[in-house]
Amino acid sequence: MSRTPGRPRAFDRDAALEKALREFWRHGYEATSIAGLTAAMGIRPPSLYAAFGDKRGLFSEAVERYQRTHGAFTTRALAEEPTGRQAIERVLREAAVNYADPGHPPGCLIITAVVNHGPEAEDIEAELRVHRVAAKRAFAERIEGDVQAGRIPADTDVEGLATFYAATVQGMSRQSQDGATADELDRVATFAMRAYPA
Amino acid sequence: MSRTPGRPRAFDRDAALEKALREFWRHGYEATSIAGLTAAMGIRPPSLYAAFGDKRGLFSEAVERYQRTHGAFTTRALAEEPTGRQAIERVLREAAVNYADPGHPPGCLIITAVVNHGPEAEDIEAELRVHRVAAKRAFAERIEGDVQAGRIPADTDVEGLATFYAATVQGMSRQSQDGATADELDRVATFAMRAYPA
DNA sequence: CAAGATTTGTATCGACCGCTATACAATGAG
DNA sequence: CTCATTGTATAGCGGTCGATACAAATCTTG
Repeated sequence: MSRTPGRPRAFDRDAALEKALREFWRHGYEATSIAGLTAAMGIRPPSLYAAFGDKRGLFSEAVERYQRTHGAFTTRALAEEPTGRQAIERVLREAAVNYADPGHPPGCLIITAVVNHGPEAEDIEAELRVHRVAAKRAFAERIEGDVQAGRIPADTDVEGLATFYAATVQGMSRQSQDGATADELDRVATFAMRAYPA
Repeated sequence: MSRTPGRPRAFDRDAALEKALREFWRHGYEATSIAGLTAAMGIRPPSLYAAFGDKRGLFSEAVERYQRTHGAFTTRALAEEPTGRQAIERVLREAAVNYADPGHPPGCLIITAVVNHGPEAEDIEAELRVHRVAAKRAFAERIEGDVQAGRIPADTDVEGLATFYAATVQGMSRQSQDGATADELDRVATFAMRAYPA
């Protein structure tokens, strides 16, 4: 076993990626500058480009890391709960706590990081949209499961209900950016669950 | 009666403002450049600065115009409907049609135009937030009216319900940016109204 | 030790940003 | 007509953008 030749990297790549992730999370993709990134990461531009390629590549890695860490609660809740209703309620309750956590920027990176952008960032918007439509699709599949199991009426508007909860989560994200607390978001979740079919 | 001295303006100020409004609506404040604005407005930078001051002033005028035109349905619905439930339902139904109207950019300018921004645009974010909290406040007042009139339970969580509908509207705005149609947004509105207290 | 590979900091590149100085064109007042 | 006033067009200001050329520094290997 031998280490790679050449001068070793002087910074922690994962720690630097987490710093970059939070910059993108707080300011969004385009409004985050290389200068802001390097300042937050504690490195100089050549180190950033050597380790992550370019700004676009760094952002994609940040998204990947977000999905694996801060945003993983959604996938877990949808996979672990026994019913669609319980799965969606858990997503909403955990989103309430997570989005308003003062330990990191408010809201959800996937929802908020690429809202305002110029013409050259449309592929990045599309990259995040893939995750959003996948989440909505997962909602629909769990709701459909409740229909198939006879837990909710057979004539339930599954797609409409999934869109409603996708919109609820996105609205909670925006509310947290306007200063809503975890308690306020939890009460939003409570009202949203009243829409779930009996 | 005499006209103002000097060379008359060669473009329609209102028409140019509407063009600028749509640029800000589609790309957001920071991602909209002076070059993009002047191209859309059909004028050159000196004409823009002479007529509107600077980019910030032009944006504020665009917001004012938006509130008076595309976004006026919210104020109207909240003022004209007899009950809080009817007022909020009308806001949601009209938002569904408006946000997905292919005749202009999707969603709501007030909600979407300043999401991603650098440190120097925080006052503009605050300017829009004022409008958002005012709308949420108006929701709460109409709901409180239903409580006072005995139409809904006295122990209703008025603030929580107002936050829920504010989040719903904001979620509908984001959904429209992801391609949701007016029909899909109307079904979101239908589910959201199931949360309204009996 | 020397040679080769890789990272580092410095110092910048060309492009675009918001904005404007300046010259010229088009109007009303005299 | 002349002159003052205002709008328009060209061109370019200083600054920041994302991205890099370069050479010194630091590692493995022989």
